[in-house]
Amino acid sequence: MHSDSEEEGQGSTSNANGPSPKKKRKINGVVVVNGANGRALSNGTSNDIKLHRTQLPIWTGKAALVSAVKNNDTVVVLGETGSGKTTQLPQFLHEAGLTRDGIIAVTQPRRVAAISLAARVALEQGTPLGQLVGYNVRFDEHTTRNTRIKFCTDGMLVRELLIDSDLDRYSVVVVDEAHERTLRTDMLLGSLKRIQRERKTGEKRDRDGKKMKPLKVVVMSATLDAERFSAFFNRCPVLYISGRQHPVQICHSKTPVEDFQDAALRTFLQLHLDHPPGDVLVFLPGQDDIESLAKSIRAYIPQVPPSQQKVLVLPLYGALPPEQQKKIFDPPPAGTRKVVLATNIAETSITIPGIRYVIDTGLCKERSYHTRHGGSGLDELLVKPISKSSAQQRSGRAGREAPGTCFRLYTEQSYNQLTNAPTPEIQRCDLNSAILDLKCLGEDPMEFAYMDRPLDDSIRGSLITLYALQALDSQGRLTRLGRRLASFPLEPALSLVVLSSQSRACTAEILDIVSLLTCTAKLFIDNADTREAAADARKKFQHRDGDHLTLLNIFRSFEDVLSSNLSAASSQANGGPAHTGSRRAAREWCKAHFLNEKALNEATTIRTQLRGNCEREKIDWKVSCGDDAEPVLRCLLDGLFRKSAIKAPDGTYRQIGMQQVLKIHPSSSLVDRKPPTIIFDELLITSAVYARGVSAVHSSWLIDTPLLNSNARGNTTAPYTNGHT
DNA sequence: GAGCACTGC
Repeated sequence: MHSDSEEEGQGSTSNANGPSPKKKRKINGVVVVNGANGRALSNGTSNDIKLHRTQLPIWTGKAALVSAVKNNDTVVVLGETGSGKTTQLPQFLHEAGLTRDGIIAVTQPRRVAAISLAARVALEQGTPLGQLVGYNVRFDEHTTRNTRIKFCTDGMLVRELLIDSDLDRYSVVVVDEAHERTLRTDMLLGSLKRIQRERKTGEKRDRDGKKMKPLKVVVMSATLDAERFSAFFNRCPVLYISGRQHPVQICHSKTPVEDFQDAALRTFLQLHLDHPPGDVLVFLPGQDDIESLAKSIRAYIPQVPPSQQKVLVLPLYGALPPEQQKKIFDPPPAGTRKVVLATNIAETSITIPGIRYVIDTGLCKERSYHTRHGGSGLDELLVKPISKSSAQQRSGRAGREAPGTCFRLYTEQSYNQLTNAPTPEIQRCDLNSAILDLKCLGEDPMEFAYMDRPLDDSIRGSLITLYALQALDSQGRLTRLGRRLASFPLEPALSLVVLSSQSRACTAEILDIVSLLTCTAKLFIDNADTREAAADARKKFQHRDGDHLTLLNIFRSFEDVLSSNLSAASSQANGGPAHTGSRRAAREWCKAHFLNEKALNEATTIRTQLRGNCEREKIDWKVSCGDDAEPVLRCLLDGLFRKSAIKAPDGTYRQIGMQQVLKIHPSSSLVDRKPPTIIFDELLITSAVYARGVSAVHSSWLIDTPLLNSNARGNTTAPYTNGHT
């Protein structure tokens, strides 16, 4: 997959969106660098590389950038797409001597970006990857003692904070793509502010009792919110770097659009018939919309003149199997126009070559989190208007290779009414992990320096949940258990499931299940055509106690296929490496059962990591309960008791501790059986309130959970809810 | 009776 590094620019569109370049020049009046469209990235000799570097728009601003960083604690760099900010700034700072007493960390929201940027910068420095320039992402680290420029995911630096709360080893932290405002970015920004203060005032000393070197922070953003970052960091200077983006002509619709599907179809057909060659990217909110628009385009194409019937329609969304995702990178056959129908995935994560036209519905699906009194909340997936910065991001996708056009299926007036930036993730998600991390950092979650503060109810809900999990005591202080929970790369409830598997002697089973539960790739490959066949093929894995044990069956079967074919393959006389036969067999097996091999491989990697965590916590991960389901279900309940429900006479369920009415999601194996008592992984509001990832538990087990067996635990009015530690 | 996108010692 193509990874993005400098992608998040708003682009120098020719429309009137955003501040004009002239206005930008005035931002705190620091530095302006003008870029021109130039050569493509070179990968060749060191001379080529040098030439490439010096032709980047950022190059002429080198001295100004370096002196701004030297003379200020914090600098905000507003850099457009293609300015070279992410690759060049760390090198400038290194070459200017800022790595003499510490490492430069450059954080990214995505791992692929961190890895590919490190590779690029290592190449430019002429050093092997992992030496002077390295990276650190989950499951993969390439650094040595000599590493001076380290690319990492923002999540990884947060984990490092938990070990070294002053980031002692670092002289500079560059927070890249800060405008994306991931949960981890916001955790970092608040923590960096604290560290800067502590290091500067000398209220914290290093190991030798000496005053620590100040920490430089560079916040890099691509959009309109630079001023807000500046305000957050005591009105620090903002530097602007122009990009290397082709102009994009913006066309707004003249009247409000009633049916975006219909409008997208009409716009595409008109564009296709009237406009010169060039591929088209259509942004739609979700998979359903994509599939239905694909259908209508294919249905309409036979009605256009025969000479213009060559159209290749390609869907693109996260749940799409990888081999189908890859199709978008192939150039279309000669004379064929490619039209990619994509979700938000094409806004940041994947760059599609050849795009000259963008059609933007102005909509996206956004996950939001509703905290319920008592703590455990619900997720909601809603179609919402995008923000101005998303709109600019989307239109910029048309101008990456040549001048382009963007058709917005909303009026200019609607555009003007959009919010500047999307709601930061910290205001849209469950905060249990984040609040536990803050507690480990010694922060008071009610007083933390949030750039955008979550709702107090959301913070309190997490405090209540952490208290029920016994991660906090009745005074809201971090317990020893709490610190252990935070040491796992899991949400606290699942960490507790793992810890409790020790006393219930089923750690092997629990690690299998938790690994599959938390892997990011989708396990089940489904689409409308294969749905029935898929359900049929997977029936044999179904466990009567529900989805968690079904996952265990799948993981075990997958491993049986791998190991049984391993011996067959290694006995072959002339075969390749012994594992290729079993890999091939596993691939076939996955295909036959409509399972995603990538998810199972990812789960295997996660399980290896969790086994390491267990070893550090002195938990024997080999202990197994065999085929006995009871200990496994009881462990799950130990952590998920806040997500349990009891069946009402009408067949719906009531969540325990809250009055929430819910149904079992149709994808669950228990949707028809409807056991009296269930636990579940998540609550999602779509067309109804659905519990997903459901297992049956025995009603009598509930008595042993903190929810019911104590007045204090799980009580929504626990004493710490005023937020003081 | 149904699935936006990322990510972690």
